[in-house]
Amino acid sequence: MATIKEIAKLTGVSTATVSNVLNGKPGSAGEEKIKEIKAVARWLNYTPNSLAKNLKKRKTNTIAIITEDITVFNTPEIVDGIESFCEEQGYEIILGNMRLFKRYNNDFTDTPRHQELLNALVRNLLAKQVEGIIYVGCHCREIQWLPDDLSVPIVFAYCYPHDDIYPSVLFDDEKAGYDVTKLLIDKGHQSIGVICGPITSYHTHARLQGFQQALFDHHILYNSRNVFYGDWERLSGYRLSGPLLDTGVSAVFAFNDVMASGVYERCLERGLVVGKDIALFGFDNRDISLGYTPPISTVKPPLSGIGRKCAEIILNKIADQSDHTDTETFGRILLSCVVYERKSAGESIIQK
Amino acid sequence: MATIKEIAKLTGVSTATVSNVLNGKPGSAGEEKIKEIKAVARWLNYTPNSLAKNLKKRKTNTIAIITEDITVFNTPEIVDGIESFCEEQGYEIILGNMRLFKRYNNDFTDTPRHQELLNALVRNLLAKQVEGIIYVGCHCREIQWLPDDLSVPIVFAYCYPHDDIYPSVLFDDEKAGYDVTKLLIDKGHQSIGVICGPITSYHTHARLQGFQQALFDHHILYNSRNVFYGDWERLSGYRLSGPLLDTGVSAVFAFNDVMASGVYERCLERGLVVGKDIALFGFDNRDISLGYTPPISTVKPPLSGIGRKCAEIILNKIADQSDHTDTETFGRILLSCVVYERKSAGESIIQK
DNA sequence: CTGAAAGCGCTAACAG
DNA sequence: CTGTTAGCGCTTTCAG
Repeated sequence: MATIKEIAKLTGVSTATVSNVLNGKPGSAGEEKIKEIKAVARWLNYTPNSLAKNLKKRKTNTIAIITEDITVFNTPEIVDGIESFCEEQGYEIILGNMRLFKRYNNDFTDTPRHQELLNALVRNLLAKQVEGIIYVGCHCREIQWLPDDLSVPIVFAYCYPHDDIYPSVLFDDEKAGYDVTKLLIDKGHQSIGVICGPITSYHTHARLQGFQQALFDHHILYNSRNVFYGDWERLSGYRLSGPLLDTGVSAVFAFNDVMASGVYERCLERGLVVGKDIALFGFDNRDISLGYTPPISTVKPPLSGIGRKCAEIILNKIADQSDHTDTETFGRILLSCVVYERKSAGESIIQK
Repeated sequence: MATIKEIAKLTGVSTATVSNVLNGKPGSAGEEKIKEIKAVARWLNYTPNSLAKNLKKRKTNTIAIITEDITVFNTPEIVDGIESFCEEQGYEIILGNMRLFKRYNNDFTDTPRHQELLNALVRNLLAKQVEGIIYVGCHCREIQWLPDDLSVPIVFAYCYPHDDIYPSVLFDDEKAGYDVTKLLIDKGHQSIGVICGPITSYHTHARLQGFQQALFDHHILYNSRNVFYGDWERLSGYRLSGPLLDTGVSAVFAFNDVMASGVYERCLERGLVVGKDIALFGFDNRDISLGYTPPISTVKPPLSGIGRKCAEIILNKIADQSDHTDTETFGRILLSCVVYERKSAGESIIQK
């Protein structure tokens, strides 16, 4: 690896001059010399050493992303959002993937091992002199872990810290629940069944809240008998839709697309035409929602937007640190989802 | 940020001693002193600066992953494989995502802009003193780009370089094509329809090759009228399966799950029971393959394995560089896929 | 306009 | 066992 020193020797100037020229500082050398230095640099295939550069400048222009598991479906999109924003701002990112899913087989109830893993990762990242950290969760939930001590700003994506002591960016589950429900009500549905996720899930709770609000606002009684709790898997959607359809609901809102596919299956089996005899909504905008005719209506979470927002917050905090103008961003920021109404939502049934 | 120097001052020893103690070098100081130094380090919340450390050691123990686009479905799994191997070997990774899909909307025919992007990324990574690079493609194809000049080893995952001048790890499309076909033949199918991807695709070519081989080995004529070329999308599977089913095939092999879902749709429409009246195979093991009853048989590519293998190769090359024992690994390495036979493949039809 | 000198935080000889 | 010394490759005053 060629260094600045060699270039200096070859061109008969000092390392300082080479550095200045290569960094485009105006008036660092005569026009001739500048050309020569650049030529030699290219000739030696000079690559600056950013370790040395950053060490000297005491600034890395880098933030860290910690992902709980990059293989979980929504994570890459969030990472992508962070990257796109950072790129625009001239910041680099370094990614630390905990691989929780792979490692613990989806059991990450903030175990001691998990904590140790995380602490080690944070130490490592801090050692690399990152200026901020974005923690990307697999699904929205409270993160128990609190860093041993954190010398840089942190923000949480798709999850939130205990007591909201650090800022977090989530999508607005409640609003999405409300919007879907309102849409169905506006189409004339008075009796809407729900297949939630597990009762302990933040998503379940928030979406159901939105559902209930919408009913209330339209003076429709909330019938908890029409609300079932699944486990996000297809089979649970299938199973639970049996009793649910028996109740005579005219629409079903499943809290994810995978369970919605199970509902679809059940409808097929019963000879119910989705989008005609029954309206169906899912959530997440996954591939499978397009796997049927008619396709399943769904809700697209603003994953990329969450990433961008997190990046924005963290970069602001970093900038503030130098300015001493601490913009106290904290608490949860909720971003709106987009409702994808597809054929499965059916026509309005009011005229019927 | 506390430094080694401060600790040295506070404990009245030299920085060298602090460094030695903190790195656990045996016999660096008296027992008392060791305790004291460690205590002070903790007290100051000392975090080593890896920039300085790596600069000094002239070794980073880090390799780079360049992904064409982390949001493309198979990429995260490959990255995960690389990470798991590197972790075991005490290597760190740094990820550079080109975001080709997002940026160019899936048109990445190795344009000049793409090349410039890549060159910039490589320069950046090299500046960070990575010791090797793994390039992860979105889909198997020849990568035209050749690095301006590369001072570290490189290996390609899920794609291969022009003229195979660098090693690459792919999965064995041909074998997978063969295996699926043989499985269907063994069940008694003599007339098997195929819905390929685009004619220009490496995957299409290789899988079809396997298909043809299997027919040949079982003395079955290859009827190119039963082979249609889709575009990987669901609609093409649906459209093409019309004429394909008209030919009276008893089995359909679609080259991905998404097109297979289109075929499924068509079967439903025609009242053909998948897994009974017709056998169906997809490829990729995507969510959607489980979205039907019976579920679609498919092929799972060894994504994580590809990642691990790439990591192994690159780490070997890095080790070799210091030993001067260049294990000339090059050419393509093919890893086997796993065939997931599900109900859609049907029973054997021989007895019928 | 140019360069000498100092030093970012750390490690690796080598002496004592 | 401990400390001194000499940098890793780069940037940045500051004096010429």
